[in-house]
Amino acid sequence: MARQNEGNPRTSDKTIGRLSLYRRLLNVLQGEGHRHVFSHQLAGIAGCTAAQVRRDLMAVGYSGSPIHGYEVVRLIESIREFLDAPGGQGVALVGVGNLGKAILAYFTGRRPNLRIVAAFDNDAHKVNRVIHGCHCHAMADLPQVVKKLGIRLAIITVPANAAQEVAEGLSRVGVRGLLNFAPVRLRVPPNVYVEDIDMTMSLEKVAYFARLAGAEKEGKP
Amino acid sequence: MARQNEGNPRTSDKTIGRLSLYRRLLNVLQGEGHRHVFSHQLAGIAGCTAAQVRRDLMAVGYSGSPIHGYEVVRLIESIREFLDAPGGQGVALVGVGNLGKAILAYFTGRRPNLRIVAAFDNDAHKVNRVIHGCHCHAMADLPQVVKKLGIRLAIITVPANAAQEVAEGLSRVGVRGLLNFAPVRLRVPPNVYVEDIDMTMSLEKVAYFARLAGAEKEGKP
DNA sequence: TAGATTGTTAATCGATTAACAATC
DNA sequence: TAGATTGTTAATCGATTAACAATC
Repeated sequence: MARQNEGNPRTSDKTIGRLSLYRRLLNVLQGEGHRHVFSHQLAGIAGCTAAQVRRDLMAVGYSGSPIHGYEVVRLIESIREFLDAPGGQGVALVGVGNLGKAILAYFTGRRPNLRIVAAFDNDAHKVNRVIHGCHCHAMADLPQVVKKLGIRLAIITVPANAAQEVAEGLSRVGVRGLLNFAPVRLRVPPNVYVEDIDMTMSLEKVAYFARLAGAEKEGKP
Repeated sequence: MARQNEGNPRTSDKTIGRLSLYRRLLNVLQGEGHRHVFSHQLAGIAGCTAAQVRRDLMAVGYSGSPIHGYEVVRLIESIREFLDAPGGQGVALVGVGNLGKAILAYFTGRRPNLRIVAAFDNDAHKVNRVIHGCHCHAMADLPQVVKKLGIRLAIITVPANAAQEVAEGLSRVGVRGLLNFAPVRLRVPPNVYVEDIDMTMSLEKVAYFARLAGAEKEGKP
């Protein structure tokens, strides 16, 4: 599915995801005026175990104290240093349909470090217009724009039958990470990381397990 | 994170997800006129191993043949019987913002068995209007509508600060499965299954691993 | 000091992969 | 029959959990 982290200290896919979650939770805590936080507090709001939080945080290289736990400000800063690229990374969005537009709106102003700096679509009605603060280019201009802006990340929100071609085009011009919403498995070079968000699969999982839970409740095996 | 399948035959979360994927791929194969398929063919397009496909398919209780592999039509039917609720399940969507509207459009006509039958929002401009073919109700009417339509599944696309309250309201009126797009961990009763789609976390993961891949390529440890 | 929490190692758990006899 | 593929069991792998000495 997704390419494994081949770096030496073996920081797993799941740990990276949780670090992103912890940071968001820490920002909320900071807003509420908390100076320090213990692993079990973070675990409580993140929905995992305290041991897991401690192990995850070891990866970022900032140690807590047995008395105060972790200093919120410094922990946020450490996670930032660990996760973020210095100077930020621009993101391209390909496919400005309903979903693409919603995602443009969603990410606008959310993480300044990961800003969608260019959108692409084939539809002449969208090309050269600004949508949720983002300029929409023609697909034909993708190579030039991506190269010019030094874009290395992209979000794919095109229909399923166009996704593979888009992924190949992006890989060719230097994009190294794809967030794919199209319901197909993308075949990309080994140096490109793909993360899939498959809404249909997720909803079907919910339907299955909700039904299972219902059946259990009514006393079935 | 998500509630474990506590049923006896131990059909894992991941297997259920892959079955959903296999079904979609099989539908494409069927459209292309394929009558039979081997585990390694399915594995090739699904991006996993043949052994994994065979093990997953054991769960649905339909056996293939060493000569022809699996019969596409019957396999689709077997997966359908295993995954789907007989008669279909209605889904509620709560929060008709940009993302909610995009999801309404996305699921319209996609899986007839999982149809969004009601949407809810607080905004008076949306209430009592039909959006992407779905009637939008006032939040205050949620309990009555959910009970009347017998809805057991819901998609949450409200802002983060409203999500917990919405989840509790849904749990109270009989909803047993939630697909949550709000970037918070929901606290729900143990008989409610929650699946999270966290777009910010996913994008941050892509950014991290893309950067890692780039660093490796340039010869760093 | 006593005590709760930390970093870190060992034990457990579950899922993936490999292997192989059974089968058509 | 010979051969590729199947269902199924055993081995491997990785992540989670439990345990515990070190620490402030």
